[in-house]
Amino acid sequence: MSEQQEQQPGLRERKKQRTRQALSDVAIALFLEHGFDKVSVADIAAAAEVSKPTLFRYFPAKEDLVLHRIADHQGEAARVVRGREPGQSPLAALRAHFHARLDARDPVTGFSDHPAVRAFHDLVYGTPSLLARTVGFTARDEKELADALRETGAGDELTAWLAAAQIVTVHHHLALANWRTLTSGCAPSEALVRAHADAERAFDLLGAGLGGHYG
Amino acid sequence: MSEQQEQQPGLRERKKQRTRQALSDVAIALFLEHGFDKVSVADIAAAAEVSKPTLFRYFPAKEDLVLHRIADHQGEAARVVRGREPGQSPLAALRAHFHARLDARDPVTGFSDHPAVRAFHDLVYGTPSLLARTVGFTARDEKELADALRETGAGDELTAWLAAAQIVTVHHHLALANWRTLTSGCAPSEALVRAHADAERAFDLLGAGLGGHYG
DNA sequence: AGAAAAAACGCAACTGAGTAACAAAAGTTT
DNA sequence: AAACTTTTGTTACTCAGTTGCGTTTTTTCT
Repeated sequence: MSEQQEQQPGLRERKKQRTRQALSDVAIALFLEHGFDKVSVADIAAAAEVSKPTLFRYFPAKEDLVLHRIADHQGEAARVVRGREPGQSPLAALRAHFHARLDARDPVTGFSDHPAVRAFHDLVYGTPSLLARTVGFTARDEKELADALRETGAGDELTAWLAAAQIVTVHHHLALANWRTLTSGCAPSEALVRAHADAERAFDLLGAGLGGHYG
Repeated sequence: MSEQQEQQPGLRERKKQRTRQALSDVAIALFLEHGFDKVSVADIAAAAEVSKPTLFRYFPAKEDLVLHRIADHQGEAARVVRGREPGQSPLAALRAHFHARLDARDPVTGFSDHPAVRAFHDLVYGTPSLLARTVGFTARDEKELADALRETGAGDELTAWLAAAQIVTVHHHLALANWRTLTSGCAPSEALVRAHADAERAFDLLGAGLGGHYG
């Protein structure tokens, strides 16, 4: 007689999602206000009204309260390569995708007009322990991209692996460059055209190699 | 009337060096025997016969007891580029240098016949917290190499920065590949020729770009 | 609906990394 | 040898992360 027939996620699951979200939101708000190192996990747990062990059941480390948002983008590069148009090269697909994300102001590009997102970037890039924790994520990203590239059959094992590493590195540095441009006080409109230009040159370099400049 | 006139380092400095060395040696020995996470800093301090605060006066973090050896190689890539023969390109210098280090069985190449060095690599590459701590080192390495490349005048700011990132990344993955080859049970003599071949292909790729395979 | 099983939670106590304060013991200088 | 500076040990602390256990809540089974 109850009307809860067509809802896949049960009550328990919904509560968990809400607790997780609340935990992350409360944590990031506190981090942005006082700094990552000045806020203890006990503070966060208290503010979110859960116990400390519960907090760690949701997030394995303090850093993950911030980084799970980035973690959600895991394997994006691999998906882009796998889902590219027939006849399009992997590199062309990645290039087009990055430009598109840039125009959409996607936080993963390091670019944003929104002060809140900028503050979030300041937090991540400005906190060494957060930066260090990203390694694990990029490593998995790299591995997935390497798998995707290997599936194209265009290169051997080592080549795919190295290519994946180079692509991920360039992505990361492009985002970093955009963040630096913005935090140095550059106007967003001007920063955006520069970001596109930088991306063009970066992908050109990736495709043509370092030989033209340093070889 | 004493004969200690031509020794720059005083007694105090010598003791400090010895303490530092003893601390690192004892720590690595314990880590190799029981694993990084199973040994506490208190154990290390006790074994080296110093107090815990003293240990942290020598090494800012537990990880640095292991990684200071790697840290000593800081800026090697930048030095190679700056010290290259006249007329030699940066990439050619780095390629030659890597092959040379490989033949010298330098630990930084990830290659070694010595079981002790191999065990050391197993420790570093097999412990996430150690791997995470290398980020800071590679970041500085990257920055120095970028400076060195910029000095060649062959590329703009962004290009130098991206090139440095790519080179450091490739170095790291080459070392990783060598380690994997060896730990998978490959005979050192065979692994060495493969290491040289891999390095050749990696630097070729670096010079010619990904365009040939994925562009 | 009601009982039993499973999952999630809170509490309290614990380990281990890293730090602060202060006093004791060096080494260095005159 | 006395005065000064640097390094060290002791004690006690903060904070991240874990463990054991009893309790509550949700789901599932009948």
